[in-house]
Amino acid sequence: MKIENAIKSVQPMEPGAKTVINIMYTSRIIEEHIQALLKEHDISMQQYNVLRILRGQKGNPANLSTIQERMIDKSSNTTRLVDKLIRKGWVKRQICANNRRKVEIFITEDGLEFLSGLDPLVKINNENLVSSLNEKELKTLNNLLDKLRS
Amino acid sequence: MKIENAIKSVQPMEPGAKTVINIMYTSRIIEEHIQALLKEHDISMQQYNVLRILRGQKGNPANLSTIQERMIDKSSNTTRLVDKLIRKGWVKRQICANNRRKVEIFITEDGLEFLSGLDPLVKINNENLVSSLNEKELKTLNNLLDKLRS
DNA sequence: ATACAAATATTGTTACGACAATTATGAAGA
DNA sequence: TCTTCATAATTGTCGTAACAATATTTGTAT
Repeated sequence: MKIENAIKSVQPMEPGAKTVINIMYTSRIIEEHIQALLKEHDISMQQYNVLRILRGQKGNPANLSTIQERMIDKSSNTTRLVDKLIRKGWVKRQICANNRRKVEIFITEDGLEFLSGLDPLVKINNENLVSSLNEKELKTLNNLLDKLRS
Repeated sequence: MKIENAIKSVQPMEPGAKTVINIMYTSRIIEEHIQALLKEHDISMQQYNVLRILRGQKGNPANLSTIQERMIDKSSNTTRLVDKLIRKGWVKRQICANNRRKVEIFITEDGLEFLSGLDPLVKINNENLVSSLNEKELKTLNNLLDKLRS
């Protein structure tokens, strides 16, 4: 459905406004689906994102600022986000030996297992979300978004 | 910048995951800019969105469910959102005469004036946000997003 | 060495979002 | 008419986001 109809806009929109709204609107739709999936497993998108970042570290620890840098949705409350993951037993935290201002955050075995369980579900979910576009269209879309941000 | 670099992903991503993340990430960037602009004028994106919807009614009132339907970011707290706009004097609320379960919400003169003042700033902001794409690319991007949602 | 500034994380506070429970009204059927 | 169900909005509660203020540690210049 065209974005004008989706949000029931009365007059036609200018290209800039239209694109900006279209991206935000489409993002919401996608997020709703992802959140619904993650919620079944009692984890928020933010927490999931942090776990994925930690797994990407491949055994190396990450400190808070690294996590924030890489998060899709930068949260100023990363400390408390990590607190919640610790309570769930999915990550560990320790003070960095070299620089005691920093903390080192690791994903635990339990955390890795939890992610592995989720992987196929997330994969299918993503594929469903983009299933109306073919490979070439996906590539074009990604290129355009990359270019827009540049 | 390619999305993999933007979020510093280690391994290459599958097309579905990549697109989904790219949309969410780009949306965040856009939202940060818009929020920053709106914040200078002491209004949130949500409140701004409601005001725009009410202006689009061209004098006709909207009830709560209509507003929710049209919002980009559906909020269950539309009542309290409207409360805040009333406190600022930008909207009025009255009980619908025909169906007293419903409320009718109008934008006030002050609200319209406030929006008019913001219009050129928002326009420039939107144009800046998409300035790295030309008209044809914008059209393609919009079409692809529309198709993705279908 | 000391003082001051920068980096890093944590904590406190306030407002907002998600969601469930509740209220009020209207519609429909026995 | 009375009961019951559906619709529309509001309210309550809890967790989270935004933002500022506060440690704590490290780096740097005098």
